[in-house]
Amino acid sequence: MKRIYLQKAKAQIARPNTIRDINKQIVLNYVRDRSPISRAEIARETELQRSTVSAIVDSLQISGMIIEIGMGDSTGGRKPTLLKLKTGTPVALGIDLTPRTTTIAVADLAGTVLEQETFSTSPNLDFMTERIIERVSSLAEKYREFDLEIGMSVPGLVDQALGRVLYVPYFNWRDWDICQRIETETGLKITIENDANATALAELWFGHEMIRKSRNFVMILVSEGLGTGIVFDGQIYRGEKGSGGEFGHMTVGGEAPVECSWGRRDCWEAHSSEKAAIARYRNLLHENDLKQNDFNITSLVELAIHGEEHAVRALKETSEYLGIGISNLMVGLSPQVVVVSGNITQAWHLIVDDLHRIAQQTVPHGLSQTIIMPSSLGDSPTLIGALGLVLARKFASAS
Amino acid sequence: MKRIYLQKAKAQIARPNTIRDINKQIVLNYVRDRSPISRAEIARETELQRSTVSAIVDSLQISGMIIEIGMGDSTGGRKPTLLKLKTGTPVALGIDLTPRTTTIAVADLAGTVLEQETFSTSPNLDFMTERIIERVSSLAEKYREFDLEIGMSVPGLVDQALGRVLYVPYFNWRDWDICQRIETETGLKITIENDANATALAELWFGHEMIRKSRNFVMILVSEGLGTGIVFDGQIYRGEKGSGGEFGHMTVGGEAPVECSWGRRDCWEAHSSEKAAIARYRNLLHENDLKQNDFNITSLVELAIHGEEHAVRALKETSEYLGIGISNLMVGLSPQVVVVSGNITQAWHLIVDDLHRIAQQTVPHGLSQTIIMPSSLGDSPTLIGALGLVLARKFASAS
DNA sequence: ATTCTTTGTTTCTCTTTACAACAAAGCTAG
DNA sequence: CTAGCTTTGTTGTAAAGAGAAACAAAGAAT
Repeated sequence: MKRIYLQKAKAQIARPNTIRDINKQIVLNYVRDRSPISRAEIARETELQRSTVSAIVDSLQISGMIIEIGMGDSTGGRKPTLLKLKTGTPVALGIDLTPRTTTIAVADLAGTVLEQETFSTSPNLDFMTERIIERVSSLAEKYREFDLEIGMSVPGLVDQALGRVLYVPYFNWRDWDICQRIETETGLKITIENDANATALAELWFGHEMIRKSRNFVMILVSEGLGTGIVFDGQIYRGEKGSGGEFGHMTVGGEAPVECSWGRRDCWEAHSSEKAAIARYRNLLHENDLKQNDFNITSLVELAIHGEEHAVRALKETSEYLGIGISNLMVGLSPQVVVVSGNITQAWHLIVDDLHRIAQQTVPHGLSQTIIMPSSLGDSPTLIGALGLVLARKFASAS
Repeated sequence: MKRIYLQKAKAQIARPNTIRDINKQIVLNYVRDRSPISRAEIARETELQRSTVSAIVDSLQISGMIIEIGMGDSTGGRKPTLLKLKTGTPVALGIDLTPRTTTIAVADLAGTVLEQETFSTSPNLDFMTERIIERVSSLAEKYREFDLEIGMSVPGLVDQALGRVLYVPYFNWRDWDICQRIETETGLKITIENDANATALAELWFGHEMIRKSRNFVMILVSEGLGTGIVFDGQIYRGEKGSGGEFGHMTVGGEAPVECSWGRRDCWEAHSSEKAAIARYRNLLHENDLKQNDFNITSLVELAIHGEEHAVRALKETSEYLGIGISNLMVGLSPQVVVVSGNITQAWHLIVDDLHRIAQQTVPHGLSQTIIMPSSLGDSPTLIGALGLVLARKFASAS
């Protein structure tokens, strides 16, 4: 029951080939999700005719998206020909910019990284721009024959439609036209996205089965700040001007140990970010810590895992506030899953009970059975998110 | 870039007639939104062929959804034949249950009410069930020749898919199978929805132009409790089990003057509902009020409009908390519009400044330019919502 | 060895849009 | 007032693509 917007009707009307586009996309996604799979099985499950599936499979093979990988076992008749995604061919170039490091990687259709390089992120915007362009151009040249597309994840506010970075709080960068620069330099198509949204997208397409199968979930990315990515009906929610999903700055009351990136002390981010956890740890040590600068969240989590009392307490206190925000999102959106991402999830066993306890307190008598789980994407979810921007578009539009 | 869910692929695949269904729906919505309009103009705007538009218009005329209303002015050639929705024919029956009154109405395709009856709502569930069924059956019988569909709005938790009322806090009704009862009794198709969601739907289809044209907005229904309805991408967001959009119960801290319907004092509803406003007014009077029971929100708003000091203060204080919740939703979802509905909006001029001030404080430097506006649906938005449930489905699927 | 199953392909029909030609109706201008 | 141009709406044909059925290929079962 979705409203039709007349302004964009031209893009929405169905032409004779629309029908093929839709079915092509469905077949491609079957191959992606259920491979190895035969034409006949796709036909059975989709209720398309075998002849139709065959025609679509032919065209997907020609465009190099899927391949045959031999015969399957007979179930009383002719053996099925099994299909899978064509892997090993570079199709996506991902740029993952985080406050500490920047990673550039090339991946195939399955999201497998074929080549990757990392360098530390510099606060100098011009230097970073040059460096990124230089490395991307080099890789683009190397893989010239495969027409790559680029995806980029940035920890800040992004206008996805215009392809502009509006604001990166950590470095105080504003109005960065990196997309246009890369596009004119390499001629490759580029998609940019906020880090929390990119991570959410990565979970949607490449994450745990429970997440991939949920139409509605919330991603909570705990890092320097606290970002939220909302997936609604299998789609990233962006709101106006791409600033949708900044629940990190909702008011939860109280007095946080640090200011948030917008300078407030009563919002969720101020209470629950890595910065807040570290500040709590410092306060517990009564300021007799020396190594002020090189103490980071990884060290804190490390200490907590090894049982250091103060570190455990700092993390647990932080997770209580994390729980309050999560419970707000649970009552407000009642998603199927809440996914928590970031370094703090390495100490998941220390914080999971607190999260559930707070959620139970505020959400009534098991009405909603939202699952809270840590990210399943390993240690570089934002990189997978950057690559996912390209891959998701390929699977969602089937060229 | 929307994910495809294979579980439901059967429903999603494009058949030869899918193409016609899609275009039919677009043409119908043009007639609804831009009437009077000619076939040629629809063809120009949609980029469909004139012949295609003609064929679709013919079928829509045959199914009785649109009619020709004569000739328009020539612009240098043959005069266009103008089309509009066929009005005056009953197509939707709406049931609007509120804590005080229950209204049953019959409306045409344009949402114009053709007949309406109201009776006071009783806390006796069996009595209400009988009464509603009796009245609906009577109307269904009267309009037997037009096959009506039914929409129902209920102030509580609803499982839309199963067609069950899970919980109505005001009367403490649980597991009410009203839909099934009506369906077996009348044989008519029925759609049920939570009141805030129904109101949001009504605004989306029949509200102010600014709301109709916004893909993302939030409806805040201030009544006994405080409900939120969220429209994402032109679609009502329901979350799991229909309990999506209960942001009324998010934690905002502090100590509210009353308990919310879930028994908490630190959530948004406890601070900002009509109940909270009335409690504030009572507190300001230092308990020297006599008419304990028949004092309701209408009286309070009335007093405030006429300048009664305490009433104004109670409303303004309530609206400050309303503002905090609104600002949370603004930073979290950055919707195009926030629509406030309920009796309190009759004193809009008294509260609008406070709402904007709070929103300005928490949302940074004009990044998001969300508009806050009162409902534009007159004094029975939930009734229009109930009717809208039927009409929206007709326009969204074009039978 | 014969029959039944399953897979994948081929052929024909049906739906629906696109395109082009045409008729209808009206304006304009010499 | 008639010829030419515009705009609207209709009609007829071609092309795209799914559905259905028949068929060939390949294997299992009896």
